[in-house]
Amino acid sequence: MKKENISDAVIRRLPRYYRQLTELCARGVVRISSHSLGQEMNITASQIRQDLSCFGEFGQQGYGYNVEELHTEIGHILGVDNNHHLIIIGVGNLGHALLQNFGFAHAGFSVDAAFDISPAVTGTRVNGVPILPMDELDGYLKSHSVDVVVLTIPQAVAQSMADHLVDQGVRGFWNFTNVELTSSVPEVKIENIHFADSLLTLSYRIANR
Amino acid sequence: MKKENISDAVIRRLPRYYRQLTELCARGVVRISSHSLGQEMNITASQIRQDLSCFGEFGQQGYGYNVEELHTEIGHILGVDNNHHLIIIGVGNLGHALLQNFGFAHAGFSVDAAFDISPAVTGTRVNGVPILPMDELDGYLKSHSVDVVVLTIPQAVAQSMADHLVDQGVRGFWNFTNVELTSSVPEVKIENIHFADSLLTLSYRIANR
DNA sequence: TAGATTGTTAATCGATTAACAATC
DNA sequence: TAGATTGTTAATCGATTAACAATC
Repeated sequence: MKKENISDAVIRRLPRYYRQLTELCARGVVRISSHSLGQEMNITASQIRQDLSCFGEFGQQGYGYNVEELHTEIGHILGVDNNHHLIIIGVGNLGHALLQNFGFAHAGFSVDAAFDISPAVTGTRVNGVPILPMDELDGYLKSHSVDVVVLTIPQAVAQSMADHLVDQGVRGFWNFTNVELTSSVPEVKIENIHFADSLLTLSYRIANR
Repeated sequence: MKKENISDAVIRRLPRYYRQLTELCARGVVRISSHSLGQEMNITASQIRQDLSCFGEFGQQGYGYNVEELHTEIGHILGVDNNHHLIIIGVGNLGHALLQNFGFAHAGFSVDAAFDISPAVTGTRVNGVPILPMDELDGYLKSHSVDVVVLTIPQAVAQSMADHLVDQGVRGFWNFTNVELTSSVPEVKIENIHFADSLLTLSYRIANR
């Protein structure tokens, strides 16, 4: 175990390993070698062993890896058993879609509340989650621990909202707005879902086939 | 211009350049050097010049780049002026959110139709786009040119739907389901939005701060 | 002209792949 | 034991950064 400098590339492969192992569990596969796992995922056995060796020794010579055990270990590395707390800011179509359909629990997050400016939705619940008015946000943050804020608000207000939230102590953002959020506070972690970038990448590829 | 082997890393930076240049245009900035652009985007001037040189020579020694011109050029490279045609399959919360809010036109896509199994939504329009019943899908594909299909359907049916669509000639997918779609047809391009992977990455980072 | 900045070649750095001794 | 497969070290490959001649 040499847990210092894990590259971004490795970190971004972890969820894929986790996903594949979930599927292998479901299929009832008990053990798997780096070679067969690589075949299923279309990556080299070397890379899998190299990646895993960043976090520990999970296999056994001559045997391979126990699927369930490796699944648990990677889940642990990803922090799915940390019970992180999350709130959603902006209950428009997208915020609503996430509340309704996304399996936050599978990623180890509990969705404690959502906030919106529109009185049409505040006071209601979506999928059991209370929608609160925006002016209760600061009070909420003072009295609750919030690990991640999901930003599903209009672009125009994204950076100022983020700045405000960082001031209030928020250190994790799942950003769905099409802006590059920045923060001078180094512990702040921002993960972006840039729909537009993704579609433009696809556009490039179909245009330059 | 040496347009052969553009790496994935370069392609994925193009939309970010495009986005930044859009903003610079809006700010009224006329010219910019690779150095200043790099400062704004937090990447090196070398990388910018290296990236751009994959596609042509857009700058001028001693001057830098004309913002508007470079914006147009990169848009062209990304194919935003190709008027690609797109349909959405699955008008649940997420499909609905995309129809309602996402600026497909800015990426050069026109959304021609959406499909769903539920009679509760078929026959209606969302944001001007007609929602058609699923059994009209094959007929539609025979009579219309479709460059990209957006998959906002349940995981369980994603791969079989994709297989079917590939059989019908579809070659581009914007996949929102949490599965790794595969196709044996090499021209098929798949771009994934893996919400769960993204959130797990964030989970890792806040857990290992 | 002098200063600035490009496009490109060369150097460096990091990530992926291959090889192999250790060992179950 | 013999075969299989690990974790890790070394080799290769590719991507990023630095340097610089060309030139606006």
